[in-house]
Amino acid sequence: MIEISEDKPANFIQHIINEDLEANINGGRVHTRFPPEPNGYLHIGHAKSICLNFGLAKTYGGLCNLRFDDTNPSKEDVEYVESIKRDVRWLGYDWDDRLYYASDYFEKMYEFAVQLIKDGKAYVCDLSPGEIREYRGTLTEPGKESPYRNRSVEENLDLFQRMRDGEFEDGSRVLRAKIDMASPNLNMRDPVLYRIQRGTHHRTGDKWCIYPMYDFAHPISDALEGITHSICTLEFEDHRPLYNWVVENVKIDGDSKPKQIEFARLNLSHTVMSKRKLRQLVEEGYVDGWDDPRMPTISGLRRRGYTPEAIRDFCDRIGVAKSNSMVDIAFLEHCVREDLNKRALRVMAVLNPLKVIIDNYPEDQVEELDAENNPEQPEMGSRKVPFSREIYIERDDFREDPPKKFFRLAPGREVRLKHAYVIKCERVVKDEETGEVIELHCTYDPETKSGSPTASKRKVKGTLHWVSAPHALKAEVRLYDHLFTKENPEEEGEDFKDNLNPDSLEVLTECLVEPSLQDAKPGSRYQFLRKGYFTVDPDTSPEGLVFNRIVSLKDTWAKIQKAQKK
RNA sequence: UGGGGCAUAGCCAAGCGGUAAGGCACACGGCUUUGGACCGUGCAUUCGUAGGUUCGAAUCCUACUGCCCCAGCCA
Repeated sequence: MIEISEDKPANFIQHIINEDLEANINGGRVHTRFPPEPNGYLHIGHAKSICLNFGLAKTYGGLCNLRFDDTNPSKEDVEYVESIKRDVRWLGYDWDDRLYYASDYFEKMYEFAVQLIKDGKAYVCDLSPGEIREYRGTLTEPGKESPYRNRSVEENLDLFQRMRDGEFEDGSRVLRAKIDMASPNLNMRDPVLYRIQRGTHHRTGDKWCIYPMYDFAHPISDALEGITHSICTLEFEDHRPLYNWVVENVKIDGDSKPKQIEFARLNLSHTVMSKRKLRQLVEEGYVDGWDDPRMPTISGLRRRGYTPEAIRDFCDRIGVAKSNSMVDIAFLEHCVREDLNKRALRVMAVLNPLKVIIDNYPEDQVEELDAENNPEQPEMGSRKVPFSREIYIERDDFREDPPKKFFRLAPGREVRLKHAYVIKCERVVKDEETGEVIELHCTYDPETKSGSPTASKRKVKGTLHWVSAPHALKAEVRLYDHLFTKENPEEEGEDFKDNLNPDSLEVLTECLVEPSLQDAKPGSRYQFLRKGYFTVDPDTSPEGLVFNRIVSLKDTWAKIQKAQKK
């Protein structure tokens, strides 16, 4: 019995494991597995399963295997197995030497099938796919037995061997379990165990032309690996009797009796999670690839700048239960903010620059000002930031006609420049034709220098970030927003693509960042003061820095503005 | 209409017969050289509905309602 911790109550799976341990089932072992099919990229929903399976193994001192469920060569590819391994590792999990493939067990599975035939529990069926469907019956009516159901063991053995030998065409015959055509559970109406399907498998090549179905391969793989708790999602609940039937009827060496437990998969608001839909977004060009920073894929989140720690924390905090639910994406965002707040270096970057000339600041003077790297973590030290007569501030931080509660710069108003001085806006220069504000002329008060004893002689309500004009570095900044405008884009009766957010990506090419970012490395993360958390995109080159916005900072002013509009 | 599940706040989610944890969101206040962070306060007289059992019910019983999944030779 394990109590995880005082402040984190056990979930229902842990309760089950606790009971099993108490009853000494499987000799007190806990052994789980993460069993992806290599037919797509992993997404945040898989992360929930990965954290659950590897996490359970860790808290109970057990093991978790990585196993590729590769029983359908027509859909699977090595590209996916490589990406999956990379993603699991990146999330922080290690399968040691326990990397398995269902295809490793094909020979054994074949033997188990032969044994089932010998026991009179499986038969070769010649019905066409359409006929099998007809014979299966419906939700409310029982099925009919196949005319091939009572073939002799010898005939079945011969036919199954010849299926393997490639004597029959794809789809012409299958091996079926002999269970109960009248079962109210459709999965038990003589389910297909093997089908003939020619196609080159990414691992076994052309060795096989028959492949086991999930329902046959999965329990066998679990039993072979000594899995104790086989955790899957809710839609497999109806398959559990069949899972148990296979475990009971296939005589596998070893004492492991795996138990299937189902939990609710993760749904996240403002995005889609099905492989089919994600693939569609990629293939039809709605996004830039599987690792587009707007995608809920692990590779997308990684490129977006999410940390594995934040994702693990998220998975840990959403809980595990059996009710279908939709987690607000704001919660995921909260988790990264919380993580990055502790560790991200603070720097200044101006996304939409507006020039400010400080008229009373000496023409050629440059000061190297002290700037803390992270007020939360003083041990992260400080850096120097150049200050000069011409600087840039955020265009949004100036309003010629400031609304109520606007604490920033406006004609005649004073604000503090972070790490520097208090300045006052004296004059606004506008383009004569368009009326657009081109530059601001300000004065500064030398006594208000940050850190000096007289720094706070003036009380100002606003503090702005800025960059020194002659020192700033140009950068491209990509602002990402939710991929979909609707909380649930897959709502019934509509095309999910109609709910795509047209503003999910905004590219700013005229941004200016402080010079300390000169050698920023791809993958490193920063807080752009007052703006949000950003990461250096791999598109960064000697020609220019490229940043992705991971998530914005919480913005009280935006909230006030929204309220004022109403 | 068969079978399998699930219903606790706007969103997650504890609770397992002794009188509704926690987080997110939201609101208000404090602090602040980030309108960030942080700190404090508020936020379910009630657990899908209706009955019943009990001194006592979100927890047990009965009936009902709503939602999800299942008729691939996909996983």
